[in-house]
Amino acid sequence: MPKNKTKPISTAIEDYLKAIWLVAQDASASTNDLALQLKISAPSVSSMLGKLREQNFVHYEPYRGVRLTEKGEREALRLLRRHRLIETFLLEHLGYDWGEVHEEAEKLEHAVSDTFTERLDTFLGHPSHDPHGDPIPTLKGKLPVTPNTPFAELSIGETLKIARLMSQDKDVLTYLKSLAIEPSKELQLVKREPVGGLVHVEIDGAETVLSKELAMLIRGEVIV
Amino acid sequence: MPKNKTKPISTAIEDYLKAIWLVAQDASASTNDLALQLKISAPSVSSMLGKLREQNFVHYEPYRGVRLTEKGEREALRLLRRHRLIETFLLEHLGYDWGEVHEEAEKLEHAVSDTFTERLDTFLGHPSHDPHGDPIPTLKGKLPVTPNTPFAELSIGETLKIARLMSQDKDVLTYLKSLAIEPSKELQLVKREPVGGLVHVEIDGAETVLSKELAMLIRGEVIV
DNA sequence: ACTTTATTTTAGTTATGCCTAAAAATAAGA
DNA sequence: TCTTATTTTTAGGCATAACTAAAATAAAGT
Repeated sequence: MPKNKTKPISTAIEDYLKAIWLVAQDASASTNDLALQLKISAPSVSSMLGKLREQNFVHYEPYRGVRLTEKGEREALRLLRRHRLIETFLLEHLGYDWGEVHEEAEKLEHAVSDTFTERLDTFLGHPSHDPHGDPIPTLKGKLPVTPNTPFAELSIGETLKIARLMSQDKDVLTYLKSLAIEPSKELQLVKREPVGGLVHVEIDGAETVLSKELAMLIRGEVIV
Repeated sequence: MPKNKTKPISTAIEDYLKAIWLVAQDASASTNDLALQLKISAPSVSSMLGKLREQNFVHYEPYRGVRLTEKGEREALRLLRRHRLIETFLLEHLGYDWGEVHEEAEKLEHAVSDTFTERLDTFLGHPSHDPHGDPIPTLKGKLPVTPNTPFAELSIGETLKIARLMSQDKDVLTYLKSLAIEPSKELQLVKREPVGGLVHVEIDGAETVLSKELAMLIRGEVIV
């Protein structure tokens, strides 16, 4: 009779898996990147990576970086699903604003069961994307494909149908909202300044200016 | 400059405070009672009680039992408020049944912020009691007074307006529900068997029999 | 190639919060 | 009261997951 001990997944492990996914999707992440992302010291990360490998959540050779195994990615996406459904609930039904949502979801995602998650999914009407426009992984761990062209890459005169805003910073999000820049809106590139990369844009008939950095965060689909 | 270290309240501490409150409200609880309630060994409880005393959550002299301080009770009631609001949400909006609710709420109550709790309270319409009929502590830590006479103590012919069912056991709750015994219903004591304490009751015009133990769990107000 | 710098790992601590086994205090029964 | 039984505490461990300091490895610069 083999041991076959399936250890429970701690919230620490969940956070590591999510961090690896965020930092390196399917590529490979460095110890330092993870330490930064998790706000934890590099030695702590290093030692945890050993444990994650032992439990087959990651491929990891010392000094050579980490990447998620299939098992690890499954868990990361399961957590991401919980996170984004919870965010959707907080924003749409409890009156949270951008600034408050993240921290709360970060705690709750570790506490809810699969049952809760699926009931919440039903309650919310099975959304495919959260209010940021980020895709919500399905129960089977598939990510709905999402138009992802950065606004910054358009040519003069082109228009982007906004799908998502790739930031979780409160100030960024509320600033964009104050300009009416939100998922499903259409944004046209009017002019690009020759130095500094500022872009002039038109939305809802009004014109404003965006920095290059901001323009990189706005993603969506180029339309005719 | 004094240290003045206000340590964060761990989920373990929250569970102990809740357990002490449940076991001994304002009276004093024994180490063993708590070990039973928390499903933790007595030595573990003993050592934790020392820590709780150091942080002024409890009054505790070795061998002489524990009771909550004002500070401890405030925390216990804050947790209880979260618990009961969460249960209400799960039962009324996510389609949970009696059996599933407890476990989920037990985890979530440690994860939600005060902000979440108050937004949820608003979402739910500021309920004073949860669907069990248990009173929900207010933000200020007051417990709404609740009619609390056990059905078992009525005299023949008297009727109880049910306010709460003092059990968190799935089977008990669903059994009572199958007999239409729920908060706000009226239950009349028809007859008491001379041996064994079985009671014959009438509810919604139908008659059934309840054990003495069950009759103790049904609480409410005697009406004319 | 070699030296400096940066990254990563090892070694050794710490704090929580649980456990079992054994000792001490209290409570109960003859 | 004195002995037995129960309850509670002390003693000593273990697992998780963080930390700092120092050593090892890898990367970059000249």
